[in-house]
Amino acid sequence: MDYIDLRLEDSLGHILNRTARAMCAMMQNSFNKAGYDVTVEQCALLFNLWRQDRQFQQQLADNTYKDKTSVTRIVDGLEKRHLVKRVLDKEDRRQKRICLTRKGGKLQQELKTLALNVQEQCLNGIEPEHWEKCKEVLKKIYGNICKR
Amino acid sequence: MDYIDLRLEDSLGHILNRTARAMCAMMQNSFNKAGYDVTVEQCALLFNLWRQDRQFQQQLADNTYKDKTSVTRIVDGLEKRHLVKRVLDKEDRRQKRICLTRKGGKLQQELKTLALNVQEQCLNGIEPEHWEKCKEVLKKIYGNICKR
DNA sequence: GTTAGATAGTTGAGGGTTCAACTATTATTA
DNA sequence: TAATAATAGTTGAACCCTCAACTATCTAAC
Repeated sequence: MDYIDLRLEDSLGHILNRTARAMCAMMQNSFNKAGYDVTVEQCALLFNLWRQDRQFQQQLADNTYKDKTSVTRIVDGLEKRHLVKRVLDKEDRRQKRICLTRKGGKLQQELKTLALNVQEQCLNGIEPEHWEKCKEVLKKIYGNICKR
Repeated sequence: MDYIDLRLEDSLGHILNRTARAMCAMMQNSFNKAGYDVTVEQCALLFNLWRQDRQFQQQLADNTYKDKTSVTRIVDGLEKRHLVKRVLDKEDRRQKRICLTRKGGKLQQELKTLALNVQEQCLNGIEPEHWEKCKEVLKKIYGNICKR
């Protein structure tokens, strides 16, 4: 049997990784240049909290498609920067609510603007319907992976 | 100004990340289940070495779109597993060649088969031309990010 | 030739990810 | 009610990523 010559350049895994990493770096760069001391993943959690404050960690994990361990550590980072506070739930003392601080709330407008801006730069010159199609394919791939 | 309601689910960054991570996990799982003690990133380097053995680290970094620091550490892992050996270049003693060991060479067929298999499962039910279009969009995005 | 600048690779720090093991706490059920 | 099982969150280990600082070596230019 001939070895399959999977060209790295064209392989699904490599393209996904490379693009995801590049975009993440660009976003981080945009935050840094604007003087915000927030990582991209911390920002992803913030986005969820801006939509709905005081979520439980597990809820946040589900909403961001992250492992609860990752959420623990990202919340550690957010707390260190005083953007968020953990509050023990009275009803069920296993759970902790993640609550935005004043400082965490104030970032909303700026970071959303920066994030949208980066996304637009990334999609520059791409027909909206092409991006829609691409998105469909990516969601289908995700579905293929997770439903088995 | 209204806050833009960037839906996380539909945002470029989130979709890319989520899909990339899911595929990576599936690949890792496939390796583990088949009994191979190799990480996905180590495998990416091996793919390059199978194509051309004895590359310099910097060359490997360029070919895999990785930082040289990452390559240093991935090679550490490969060396620990005796899949690869660092060899100092006689001509230019700053450079090190990464050389496949017998053991590293032997993985080629199996890992390529497993990797291709995972890719096929991911793309299951997707028209080849749709995946081609998607790939084009992703490459365009990458171009948008890196050429500025 | 000697000094100044580039280049290859390493190291440490700060994040992020996953897994497995652990603590608390709550729910179930025998 | 007492024992068992499930759930929320944390921790440690092993990996990957990036940045900045460092060593060693090579190149160029004065």
